[in-house]
Amino acid sequence: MQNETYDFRVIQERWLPVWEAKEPFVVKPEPTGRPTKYILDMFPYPSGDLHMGHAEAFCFGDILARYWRTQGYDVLHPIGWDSFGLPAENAAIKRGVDPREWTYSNIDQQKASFRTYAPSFDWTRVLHTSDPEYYRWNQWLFLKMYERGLAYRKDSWVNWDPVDLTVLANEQVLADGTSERSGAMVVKKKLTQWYFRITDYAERLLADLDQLEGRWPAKVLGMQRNWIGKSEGAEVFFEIEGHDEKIPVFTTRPDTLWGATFMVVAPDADLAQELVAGADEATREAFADYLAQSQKQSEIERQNADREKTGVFLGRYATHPLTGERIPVWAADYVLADYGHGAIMAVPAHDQRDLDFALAFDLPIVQVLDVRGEEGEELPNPAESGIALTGDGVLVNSPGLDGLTKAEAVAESIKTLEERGTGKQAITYRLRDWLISRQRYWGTPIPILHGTGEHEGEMKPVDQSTLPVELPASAGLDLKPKGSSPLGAATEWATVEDPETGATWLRDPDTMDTFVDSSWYYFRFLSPTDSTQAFDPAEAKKWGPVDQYVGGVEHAILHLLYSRFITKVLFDMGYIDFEEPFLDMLNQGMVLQDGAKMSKSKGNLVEFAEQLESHGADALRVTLAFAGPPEDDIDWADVSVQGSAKFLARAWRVARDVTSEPGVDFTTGDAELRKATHHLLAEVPKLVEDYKFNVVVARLMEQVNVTRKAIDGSVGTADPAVRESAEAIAMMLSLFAPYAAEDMWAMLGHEATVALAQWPAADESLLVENEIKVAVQVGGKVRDVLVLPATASDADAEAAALASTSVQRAIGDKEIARVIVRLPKIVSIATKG
RNA sequence: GCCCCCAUAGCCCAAUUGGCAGAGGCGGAAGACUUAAAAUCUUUUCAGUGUCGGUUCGAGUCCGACUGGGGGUACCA
Repeated sequence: MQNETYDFRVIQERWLPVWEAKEPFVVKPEPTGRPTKYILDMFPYPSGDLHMGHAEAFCFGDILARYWRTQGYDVLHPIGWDSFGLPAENAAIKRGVDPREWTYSNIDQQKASFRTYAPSFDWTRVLHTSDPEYYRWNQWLFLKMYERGLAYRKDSWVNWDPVDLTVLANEQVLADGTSERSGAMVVKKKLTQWYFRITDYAERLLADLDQLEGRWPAKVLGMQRNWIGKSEGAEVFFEIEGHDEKIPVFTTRPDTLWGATFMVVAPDADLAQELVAGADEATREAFADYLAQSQKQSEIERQNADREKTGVFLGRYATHPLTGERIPVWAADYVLADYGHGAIMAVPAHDQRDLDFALAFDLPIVQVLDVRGEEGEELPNPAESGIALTGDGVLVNSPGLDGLTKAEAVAESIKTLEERGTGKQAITYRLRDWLISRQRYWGTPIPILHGTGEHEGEMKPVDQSTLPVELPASAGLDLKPKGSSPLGAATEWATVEDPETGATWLRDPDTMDTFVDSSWYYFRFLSPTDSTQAFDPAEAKKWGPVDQYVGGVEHAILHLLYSRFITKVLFDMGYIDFEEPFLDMLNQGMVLQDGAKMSKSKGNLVEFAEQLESHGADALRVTLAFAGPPEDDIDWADVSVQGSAKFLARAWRVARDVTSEPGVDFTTGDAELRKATHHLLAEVPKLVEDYKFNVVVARLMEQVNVTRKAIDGSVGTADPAVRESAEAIAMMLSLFAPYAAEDMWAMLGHEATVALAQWPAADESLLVENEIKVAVQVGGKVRDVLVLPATASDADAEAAALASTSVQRAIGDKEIARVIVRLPKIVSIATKG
């Protein structure tokens, strides 16, 4: 075993079989009495081999998992695959193979890479979301949601890819309005789809973010809050001439109610159709044209805020609830059908969009707020300037509100509306319900049956006891997107006969969004082979929630929001006793090349497999950990894997050179080196818990350097302090470089595995300094550094400072105003004049 | 447009949370070893913290304004 030089290949081959035989990271079901930590990395999607992004995220997750083991915790650190989804299906279409084949062969490749990379996973808990044993519980979850009214079907406008002929999720539509896959301009199409009622949970999803403050990245919390988009204001009811029902609109500015001069309805809202129905033919035609035209509009055109306002008059008038005036009702696509009530009251004087519209169509503009400029000067009339007065001010032209400030008027206005029964206080969220159905093959079948014949139009859930509804084989199915799910064509699969009535029912042909799969997988890891339930609530009580989640910020909104939602639903159902799934979260940065994102087309790919092969797992992991703060992007041009390998070799040689025996009494060792070791033992836990992995590596380098110096200097290889340091280095290094650390541990005469070694407590007596170095400042500049006994009092320090000749020189003939003593750091002398 | 983050040496990054700006690495230079090179080892080099102002005995750190860079989001009423 005693090699003379460090060779990562030899070491990897030596230890991998040992670990695989011992399975040190398998969590046993028996209680141990130790505290628990659930450390989770976002599970990978199996598209090809692992890449550098995986290497980074799993490196950080593994540092934390290994760290908590050294601290005496039982650590659950599982791995699985998010293995349903479009890429498998696209590959299947392109190459004519089964999506299963593509998926599971990629998983095997990733498993093999992980094996060498050696994260400390519990490999007995592996799950794949595309296994029937997993998605069976997706279906269970769906049915539970359905029972509670949280899963429902509705007609609505969805994103439609006119090339691939499929519905797209919002996240599959790029910012420029094109499909991320086909590149085609996405259009809107009205379809019946399944939704999860996440909007019911909007307030809780927002409020509970406060609990995560300081534990999740502020950026993610901000993005979540933004996405939920709570707005407070009022609902105002408008009567429409010749229309029975009052029309509610939402506004955040009830203070400007007296300035409302027209109404606007979203052209694609049902309300617009209803209102125009009774109008004359010319109006109906104009509206139909307008609707068709705005439907054709691509997202990019529609989202361009600078574009000219367009719209058509609906031939109707509403009655202003306060003034009683007739105000015209228009349809315009700057109003969104699915926000608020799909209709607004327009206050052109105080809203830029309304003003633009009013100016375009020559509608009245009434100013109701006296808004002043920064200097208190009068601002130009919006009708002339074209600039709406959106700031704060004093109400005018508003009987009952005149003279009030904006905030006062908001409250007063709501009160008035409520008294008159023409409105009320209201809250609206930007968050929409979650569209979960997909017209695709490679996903979880939706466990619903649709009636035929006399049951036409009826739906019934699949009996829980018959789950899973397994996906039929893909052979014989045309997986190409056609606009309807390929499963509908699997006639034999889709047709179900009711054993009692003999009636024919058809399976819902859609599959679930893969975000459903990933919204609860962390629960399945708790009891992954349980065939009686989705997860064991007792295990959830023991391990949950996830203590540490690690993954990319690209999931800051959707995956995390959906997971938080499902967790709250499971809480409401009584399966778990917590409402937030992930207590702490770390988002790793990206791995870049020369400041740019790596991509095949740019040809600047740093391949994980290549790096692993040429430098080994340890050097790669140390490089990623050392490159900088984990949240920051890493530019591969700035790092040196060779440098990391050099450090590992240096550390390894320290252990090799130790000549004392295991178990030697450390207290007789060199005091200087021992101090360094114990300072390190005391400092590193804080650093790891603060995610300062780069600093920990730097400290380890420093410790290796001082130990090397001690060995080569007067201390020598046999000094117990050298062994103590080498053992500490091996133990701490095991978080970053498990192979090298294990080899060091073995050279130091210990049994495998160092991963289960416990963190030695730092000896407090070695941490106290008996001398302190106190800087003396005069007028903010350091003039002397005093060496004082640690027991020195403030008065001693002040006296010593004033006695210093260089301090006296600095003071000169100036008068001393104040002397501030902050031991053990500094004495600060403030002078006058 | 709105919201958030960042700015320290040629480069990547530290700085006990308001107390002497430097821990570590990369790169550069010199030297040792070598026939030579690589590898290895030793020594060494380098900024006053983006700009302006404020608070303070004292500011990289706190506050304000600005500049530059990055990210998120946007007819959301």
